[in-house]
Amino acid sequence: MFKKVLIAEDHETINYSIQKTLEELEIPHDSRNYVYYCDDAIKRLKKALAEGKPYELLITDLSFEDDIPGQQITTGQELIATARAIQPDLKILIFSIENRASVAQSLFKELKIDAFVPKARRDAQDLKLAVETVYNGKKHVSVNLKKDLEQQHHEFNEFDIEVVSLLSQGVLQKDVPIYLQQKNIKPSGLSSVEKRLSIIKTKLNIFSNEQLIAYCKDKKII
Amino acid sequence: MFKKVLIAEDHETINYSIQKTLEELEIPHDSRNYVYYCDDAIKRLKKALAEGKPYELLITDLSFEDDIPGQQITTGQELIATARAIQPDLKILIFSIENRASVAQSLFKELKIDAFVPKARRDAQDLKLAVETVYNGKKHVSVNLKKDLEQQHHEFNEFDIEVVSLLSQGVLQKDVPIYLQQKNIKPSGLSSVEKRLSIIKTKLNIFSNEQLIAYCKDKKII
DNA sequence: TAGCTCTTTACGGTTTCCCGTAAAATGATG
DNA sequence: CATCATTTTACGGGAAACCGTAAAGAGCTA
Repeated sequence: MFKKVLIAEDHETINYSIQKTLEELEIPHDSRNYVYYCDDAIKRLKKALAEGKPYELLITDLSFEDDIPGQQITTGQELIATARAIQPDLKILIFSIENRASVAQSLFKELKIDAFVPKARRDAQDLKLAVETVYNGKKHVSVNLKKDLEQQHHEFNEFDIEVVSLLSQGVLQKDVPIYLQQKNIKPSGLSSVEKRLSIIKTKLNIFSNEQLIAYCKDKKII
Repeated sequence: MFKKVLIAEDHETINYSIQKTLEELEIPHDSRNYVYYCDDAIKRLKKALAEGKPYELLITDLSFEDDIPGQQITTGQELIATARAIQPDLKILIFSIENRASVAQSLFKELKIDAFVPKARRDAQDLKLAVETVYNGKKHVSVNLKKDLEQQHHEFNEFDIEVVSLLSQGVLQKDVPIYLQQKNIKPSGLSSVEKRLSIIKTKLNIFSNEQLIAYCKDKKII
């Protein structure tokens, strides 16, 4: 079993629970470290690597409260990306309230994570199994993930997100080009914005900008 | 200290954590009961009351997975309302991921809860203190709640929510009256819809329907 | 550079939204 | 029932969104 594990999770109670689960896996207490801030996690990873005793597994949440200003890293996604840059062979397990298969899938693809366990019923067993599976060199995709089987799908690119985001902030569609130019985003014509929105809505079977914003909020695209 | 406590929380790991916290409060193990479904909570409450040994405190989450169909009650809000109907003197503590003061406040007002503890950093201590405070007959409002201090505010009534909800579902503004009539909602004219939306947007300093939908999604109004 | 394709932008007509005004309906009061 | 106040609806003009078409531009190949 793993000899050195780092847990990044800002919720104290959940931290307790992970401890308890790891105890059951007989990972000794002094080989586990718990941090409440992403920045601390990175410090630990660097230090351990420098000392020649790198961590083997990182268990992390996705969202962290930013209750103390001035933190470099404030999300699990950034933490994972940074951790991977420092130590490419590190195994990474996400333990999060997020439970949609589509979201998990994109994390496997984009961040090359090794396991995704949603906080849910029976999540302790789930977590235990996940750690074991990852230890055996395999990926673990939890069975508790909700498969949102929308046949229609659209992959939002940077441009799409920018436009939708501007709309959600109250920028009128006709004024979007102005903001796009300010940000030096390549197609900035109003026609391009209109066409793109039209394509997205058609693909997703969406009838209005309002519904599109609701969709993007639900999917955490914005 | 409390002699009989019921915990309704579908996340196994968090259930563990609450156990640990209650242990520290020296609430004996055999006087605590843990359930994973709202319906089970109600059954327990009724049974205990019938046996003349009613629960004194209910600790519950707000959101529950509906992984098993056919449950009567699926949210913490419903659970609390039902519990209060059965046993008015029951103390109720919400332990939830929700951390906005405005949301907590409305729960105190509408459901007459006794304590609200958000899952956050130091939530174990927070929970402990909350239980003690409630035991002493007082209300506990966690310090960890985020005060969303928007000077502008608008109280969304049933009509507002219906309209915004329809828009978010892709109904064109001009067609909203049709749906309102179908639901026998009182003002159904297009002008009324327009006027109401205009008032809301002015109050909230919002410039477009898109931004309004984003706002409502963020505030969990829809 | 000519020729081709693909992307981006410009333009115009139709629909929808927005907002002010006024008429109609509703309701309370004496 | 008459009067007044409030709510709801109707209407109309200007702004914005929508959508198709076509022109302009960018990139590639020969």
